[in-house]
Amino acid sequence: MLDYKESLKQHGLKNSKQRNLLIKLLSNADGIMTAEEIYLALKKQEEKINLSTVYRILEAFVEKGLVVKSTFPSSNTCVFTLKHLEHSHHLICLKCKKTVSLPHCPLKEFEHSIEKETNFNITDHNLELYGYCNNCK
Amino acid sequence: MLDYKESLKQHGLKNSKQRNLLIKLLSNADGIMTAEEIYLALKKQEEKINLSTVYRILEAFVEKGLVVKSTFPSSNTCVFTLKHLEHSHHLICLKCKKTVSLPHCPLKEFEHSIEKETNFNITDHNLELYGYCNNCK
DNA sequence: AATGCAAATGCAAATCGTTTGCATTTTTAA
DNA sequence: TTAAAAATGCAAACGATTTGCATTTGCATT
Repeated sequence: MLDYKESLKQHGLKNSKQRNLLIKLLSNADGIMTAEEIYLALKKQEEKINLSTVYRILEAFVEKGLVVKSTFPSSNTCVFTLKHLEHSHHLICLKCKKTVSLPHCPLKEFEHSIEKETNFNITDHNLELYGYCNNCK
Repeated sequence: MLDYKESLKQHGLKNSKQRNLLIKLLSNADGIMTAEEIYLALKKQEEKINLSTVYRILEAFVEKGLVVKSTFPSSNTCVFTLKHLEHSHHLICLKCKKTVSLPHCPLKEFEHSIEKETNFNITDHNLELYGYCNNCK
């Protein structure tokens, strides 16, 4: 339902076949994917794309705030998700990788009190919840 | 003040010179360190140690729950901290890497309600807060 | 204290994920 | 339509981490 071209333009990103494919894939996938998974998924669709292009596109998307990059625990592979309009976090199944977005961020008020206590200026946080989904548990 | 040998034994880990050095370093460092930082710090102390040994020791410590492994955002290097007795999280300065432990985990009650809503079985979570400390901001 | 076995270590090479340089192609704006 | 700028493909480089194997160490037993 989204116009991917529009979405790219809005984020100050040049339009290209590969970028459209990638953003479309991510929004259909509705979950987290590694660069390689993205690459393979697009290959499977008989699309011409290169792994380094995937990385470069993801990097651009992250920089423009279109995509969030994080890391699966006990792994050194990065995973990527489309960023929701509102700041949110994910609950991720350790077995099948199914993900659910949390309805709200539980840290908002918490951060304020921590800032006061510690005298830090908090700019960011990383939160992912892990477990097993209904089917896998 | 801790007996590192005892601590290793308690965790079912064989005692060795390198393991003692590493656990001692981590507990004095009182913060997060990369494998390489640990390696270099021990080298500096004129200790004989190898980078792959550092990795192997850290892996063993993580497996036994003595150490927590996580990832600095926008980097693909793992960082390690001694695990506190109580479950806790860190506030990390993006500039100087100074860390502060949060007094309690803000997710405890939250997880229960999420489990009910989503039908997931939550087993773990990853939370780190980032910002700038008093000196660096 | 000496012995033997399993586990830990050092070293070098392999591996994995990610990034980069450069030639070619595509996009965009004039 | 064309020129300039940016994006892509490809191969090679890179950095972090892991692995295979020979050697050393820790530890239980004599």
